[in-house]
Amino acid sequence: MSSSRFRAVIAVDLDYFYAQCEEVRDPSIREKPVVVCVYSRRTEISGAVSTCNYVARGLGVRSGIPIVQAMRILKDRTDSVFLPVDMEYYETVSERIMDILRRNCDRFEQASVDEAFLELLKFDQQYNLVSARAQEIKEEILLSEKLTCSVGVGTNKLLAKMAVDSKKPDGFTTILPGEERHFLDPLPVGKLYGIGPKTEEKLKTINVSRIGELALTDQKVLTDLFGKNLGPTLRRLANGIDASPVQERPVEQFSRIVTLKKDAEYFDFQDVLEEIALDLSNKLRSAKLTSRTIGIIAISSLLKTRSRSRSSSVGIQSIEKIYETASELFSELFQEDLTLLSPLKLRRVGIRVSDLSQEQAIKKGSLERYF
DNA sequence: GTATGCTTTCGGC
DNA sequence: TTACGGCCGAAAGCATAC
Repeated sequence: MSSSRFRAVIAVDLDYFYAQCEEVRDPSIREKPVVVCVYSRRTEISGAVSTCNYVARGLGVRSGIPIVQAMRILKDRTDSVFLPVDMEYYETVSERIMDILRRNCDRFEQASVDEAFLELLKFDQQYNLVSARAQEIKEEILLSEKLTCSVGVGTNKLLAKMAVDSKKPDGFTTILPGEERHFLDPLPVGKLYGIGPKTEEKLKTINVSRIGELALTDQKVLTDLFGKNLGPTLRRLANGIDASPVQERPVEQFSRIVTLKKDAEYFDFQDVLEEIALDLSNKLRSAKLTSRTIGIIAISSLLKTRSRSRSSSVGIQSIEKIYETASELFSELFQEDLTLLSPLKLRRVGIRVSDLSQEQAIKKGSLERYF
């Protein structure tokens, strides 16, 4: 029942990562509400909460809420600690932990700054040994970095992820081979990785709200509703079937977005745009990548988000091309929206470069062959 | 109708 | 009572080709 014919995948999720990093840096704040913020520098306190520790969460603070709102919630906790994000520091800690994880498995995939998947290939005894290894990893991170994490063990990435999400912080959850359905069945379909609100709504029309119901739904019904690609995929996921490999994946996009000092119209933020373009160009250059799709992100005074993008057949890396494209896209956006309501003013502007590929080494010889 | 690829929006942290 | 970041990948929406 628990032999090595099953895959062994471990999902690791570092608990309330940024805030916990701050607790490690200054242990005296451990018992206090700790709120890590992105300050926009418009006013002293404008900005949003990036993340917070569980003391703050217990009082109602959440990721993404305005800093002012968090301050209101915590107004009676005079010991509250508000700190600006320090990505450089978190990334340093993250890299050391990722090194530990990489050493402890046969296949490795970093999913984000605070999440990773590990796969073990050479466990030839009991499945329990996988959990034992996961437990050791948890302990090594605690010992060397003084950080807690949550761990999920399963026979594939989907199950490991569902397991780790089921208990946080400092969680440890194993879904044994054969126990997949037992674990998944009672959960709402929306919890399944890959099912968003729209898909959930669609499933409601055929009276499916739990994963267990989806797992038993007739193939044809799902294919009729979702097409012959997505239909069968959903049924497989509900049955805990996922063959996706644990492997490093290349970065898909870079983006940079900034909050303007004052809401502005098109002509007023070209200098900011140039700066962002320079940043992204440098990022591409140092990663030896080019981008075939340049996009813009615009957030209006009323906090409505708009985006536009343009693809080209050739890879782009230069600041000039990035800036030029972005500027044109903003110009088009303003012309479109001006017909609706004017004047359109923006609070935040950004550029995104995606559809990345390895930059081509331009060699004389390879070019000459064409002439 | 379905697959595919591109664009836009959403949602988590 | 309002308040409001920056970044990523996933999901949804849409156009086109067969």
